[in-house]
Formats: sequence, C-alpha cells, structure tokens
Amino acid sequence: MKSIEPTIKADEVAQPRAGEKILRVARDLFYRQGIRAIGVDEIVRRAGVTKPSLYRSFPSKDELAASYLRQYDLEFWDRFDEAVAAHPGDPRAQIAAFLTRIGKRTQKPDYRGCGMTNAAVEYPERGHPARVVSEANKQELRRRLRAMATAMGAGDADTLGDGLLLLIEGAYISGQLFGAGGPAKSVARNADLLIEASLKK
Amino acid sequence: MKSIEPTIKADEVAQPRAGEKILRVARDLFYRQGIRAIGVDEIVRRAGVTKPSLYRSFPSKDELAASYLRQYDLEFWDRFDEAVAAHPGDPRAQIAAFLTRIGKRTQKPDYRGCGMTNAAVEYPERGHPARVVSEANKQELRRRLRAMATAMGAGDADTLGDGLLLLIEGAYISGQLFGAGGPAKSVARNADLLIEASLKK
DNA sequence: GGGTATACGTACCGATCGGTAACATTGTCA
DNA sequence: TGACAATGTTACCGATCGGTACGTATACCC
Repeated sequence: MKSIEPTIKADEVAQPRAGEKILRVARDLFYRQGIRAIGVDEIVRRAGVTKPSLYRSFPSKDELAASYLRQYDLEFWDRFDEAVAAHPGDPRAQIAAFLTRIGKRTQKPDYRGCGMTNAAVEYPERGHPARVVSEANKQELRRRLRAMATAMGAGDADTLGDGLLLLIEGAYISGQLFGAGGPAKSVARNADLLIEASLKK
Repeated sequence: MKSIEPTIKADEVAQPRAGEKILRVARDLFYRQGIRAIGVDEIVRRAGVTKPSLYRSFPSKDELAASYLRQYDLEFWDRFDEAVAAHPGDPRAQIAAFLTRIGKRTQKPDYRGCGMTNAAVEYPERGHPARVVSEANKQELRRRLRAMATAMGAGDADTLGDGLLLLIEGAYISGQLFGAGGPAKSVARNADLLIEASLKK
C-alpha cells in the first residue's frame, strides 16, 4: 500500500542515524564522567546501537572524542557570542554577561566544568585528536579576551585578557571541585574588580 | 666475616623498600601522564618490582593514587609555607612570592599543572579516594587564602580570597594548556592588581 | 520483481585492565 | 640453627579495553 504522504522520506521523519545517536550519548557521558572513564561498549549500549555502527561513523574512539569536542566548541562560541551580542560595543558588559552566566552554571549540582579543559587534562600528550581541538579553542578564547581588553582601553591589555582567562579557567575547575558555594560564584565580581584596576592605569 | 661497620644496617644503607620505590615511580608517572593513563603493570615494571609487592604495600590502585596525592599535599604546603615564612606578617608579599613561583613553574616545558586539580578532573565521582585527598587540599587552600585576604584588610575578604584561588587554579590549568608564553605567566601580576583593587574599597 | 547500495547486527579478536594464589628466596636477628 | 618478615617468581583470574570480519536486513530505483 502506497504511503499517503508521497515524498516525505527518510530525511525528515526517520529516527536519527546511528552516528548521531552515538555522538549524543558520547557527549553526555564524556562530559559527565570523563573520556577515559567511558568505554565504547557503554556508549553503544546506551545509544541502543552496536559497536560496528560506531566505527562506521567514527574512525576511532579518539576521533569520537574529538567530534564531541568540536560540537562542544560550536556551542561554546554560541554562548559566548550571545553574551557579546547582548551588549554591542561594550566589551566590559559583554565579559560581565558571559562570566555571570558561567558563575551561575558552576553552582548547579552536577557541574563538571569545561569539556575542553577536562579533555586537555585527560590527554596531556601533544597531538592527541581531543587535545588538538581543546587547544585550538583555548587559543581562540585567549585571542578574543585580549582583543576585548584592548577595546576596553586597558593599559596592559594582554595582561588583562590573560587575567580574565585565568579567572575563567579557575571558575571551570573550582566549580567542579567545590560544588555549590565554591569560589567560582564570585568569578564575575572578581573579573570586574580586575578590569577596574586595569583601566585605572 | 663480621662487617667492619657493625650496626649500620638496613635502615640507612639498604636500598629503599619496595613500597617506596613504587610510590616514587607512581608519583612521577601519575603526575606526568595522569592516573587513569597509567596501569599498575607499568608502575611495577619501571620500579623494578613485581605486582604482588605493590598490593602488599597498597590495597588498590586507587589507594596508591591517594597515597601519591597525600605526599603531593605535604610538599605543596611545604612550598606554600616557604613563601609565607619569607615575608612574615606581610600576606600580600606572601601571596606575591607564592604566585611568582607558580608563574615560573608554569613556563617550564613539561609543566603538567597541579596533581590535585588533575586528579579531581580525572575522578569526578564523589568519595573516590584520590578525589577525597584533592578536595581536602583545596578546601584548606581556600581557607588560608581567605584568611590572608582578611589579614590584608580587604573590604570583601572572602571574595578576594576566592579570586586569588581562581587565578591560581587558572594558572595550573592554562600552564599545561598553553605551555611557555601562556597566560599563566601573568598570574602574579594579575593577583596583585586584584589585591590592589580589593584594598581600595 | 530483481538488482543494488546502504545500514545494521552477531560474534569474535588480541591486548590490557586491576588483582590474586601459591611457593621460592633472601637477609636479619635471636 | 631456626624462626620471621619482606620480597621475588610464576602463573593465573574474570572483566574490560578498542577494534573488526562477515553475514543480514531494509529501502530505493529501474
């Protein structure tokens, strides 16, 4: 019996492809538990697929981890650009908006920090696919923060940009170390104090 | 034939006990490559001992990791107290000395950050033996930094203490992420700016 | 309906994981 | 000499690791 809807085919209605399901599950498990802590068997089991499906979509577990981080990277910059767009031409307010959001996220019960940062800690070896993605993300973040510090008119803009990066990374880490009530909740306040001090020069 | 030196026995001359050799090697490998990345087989091989020796001295790999961190903790506070003792009664200078030293260490080629911080990232699960040691160390560090901020006469001492902790953790992480020339080299400068701003209140 | 390409599952691989049982060897001290 | 404590030796355990050879099902096109 012919379908009543003629040409609405696998593109739109169909259940997600195996590769997508795998990446979704991997993203969740890798972020919450760590990449090394999760085996491919658990990923395919929770995704409701089988192992060969994983290796048809990804050449290796390391590359799956890199794919997870590439997606993380996209979403990170979405959030970053959202804070920027909310305060056009006002980099200090952009930073404040971004850090206020981070500060709030770090107070959530199961906060696990930044997937990029965590991956770099898990894979210190240079050239590892996951680490490459992580390093590129951080380099770009540093570049943007320094550019924003310059736009603010800071005397030593590179130092201020780097100081903001230190505060951000510190928030990621202490957020997952201390949980709610930890030092990360004051990241926006401290960043603003640092900016204030750097502009007065 | 009796020995010429009568009672200089196993305590002083003898080669280190198996447990000590294991802990030495484990400390080195765990710090540089990560705890999860290193198997017990490699530890005993590099230590020149056998696996049963490891499990006679340590009940499990997790407990060996905890022992590594307990030793790390002792050495950490040695360094911290050294900076404190160098500037009696001057908490601001104590912080400056401690952070200058961290900033320098982060610029070394194979810097791998803080073993405590890294372990907490590797083991997010609450109650893990390694994580317990790490969390205790960080809690104490936070307590001391806040006390020092109070002693400096900061208006909002808890915020300043937490801000310093964020900068420190940020230095640990970005030190291993960026290598030499990274943002961590400015940690002491940024901390001083932050202190300056916090005292002016 | 038959051909074909894509997608998936079953079953398996060798290697390594953390951990242990049983016994031989050594040096120390009484 | 004889007991004791520490270590080494060898061989092994079940579980899990990342990864793959190969057969099967499904959907589309002609």
